Amino acid sequence: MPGRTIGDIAKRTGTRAETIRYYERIGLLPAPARTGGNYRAYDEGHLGRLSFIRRARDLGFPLDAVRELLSLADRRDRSCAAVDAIARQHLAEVERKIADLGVLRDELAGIIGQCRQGTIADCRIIEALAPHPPGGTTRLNRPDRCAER
Amino acid sequence: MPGRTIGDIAKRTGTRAETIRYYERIGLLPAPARTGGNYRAYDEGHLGRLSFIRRARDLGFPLDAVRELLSLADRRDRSCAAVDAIARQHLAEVERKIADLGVLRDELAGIIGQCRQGTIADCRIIEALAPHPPGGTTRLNRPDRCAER
DNA sequence: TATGGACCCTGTAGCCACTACAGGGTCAAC
DNA sequence: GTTGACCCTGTAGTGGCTACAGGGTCCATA
Repeated sequence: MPGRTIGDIAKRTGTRAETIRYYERIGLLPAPARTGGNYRAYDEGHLGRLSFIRRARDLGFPLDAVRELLSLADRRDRSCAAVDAIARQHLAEVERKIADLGVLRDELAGIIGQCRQGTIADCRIIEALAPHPPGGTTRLNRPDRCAER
Repeated sequence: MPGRTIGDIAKRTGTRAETIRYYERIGLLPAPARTGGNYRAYDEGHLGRLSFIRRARDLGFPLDAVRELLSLADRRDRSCAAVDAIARQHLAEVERKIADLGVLRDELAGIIGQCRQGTIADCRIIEALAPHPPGGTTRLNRPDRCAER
């Protein structure tokens, strides 16, 4: 047989077959040859490229960045400054997210720590979310019928 | 005029009008009365509920959790154990994300630190992504035409 | 030779939480 | 009466897949 099946490279790279077809559809992975029965037949080049995509994704690079990294990887004589820039930008993004989530965690932990396990009426968590009622009892307006589908 | 416009409560809560209409569509915010010109006319209850949603979202609660929190907030005599559970679950999720991103950050930083700003051919970042070529030159298979729209 | 089951194919729709139009209507000020 | 800011509905798009539905292919076994 003249190549690997999609299930084979899926197993080898830890990627689902649907995802591989998706990568082909969006032009990230080149369309492979087909067998007589219309099965995709991948070669080593595909396997390498898919591994690359997979590792980049595991490192959290968005697909656009992966696309750029792939096209940069092909120009072996060029400077890798562009590669460095993409990676640094992603690192900065990851660090920003960590910082944001840290703030969130502290806020949440602070709110939860105040909960005395009483009734909802004096629950600190609800209180932290509800707009502090000036008159004492601001009713939250709830939907009478759910508009879902 | 018999109520606030959508633009008004949008401004007051820092939510976009489209988002408010979206919340109405999915049954999170009750449909308000309408004016003669078919404009939505919100009351204080709506404003309170939207503020609640907004704060919960700012704390990162997914909409399903917000929905539950809202329905719990209405039963003032019940125990707030369920509220506490939702909040703790969310906190755990946030902490998990922080941990995951921390691992990612360290990996990225390690890779980037090795970049010597030379050519792509010996770029450590590309090397970290590419499958270590056994024969020396494994070409990454790139798509000849991009299948995009 | 029949058949079962594991795999493969295409195409479409769904997930989350919005966001961005297109194509129109309303309202108040000038 | 006309401008411009707002409002309406409905649909489609975002990222990165994932999950079908409804079929076809391939190979081993009975």
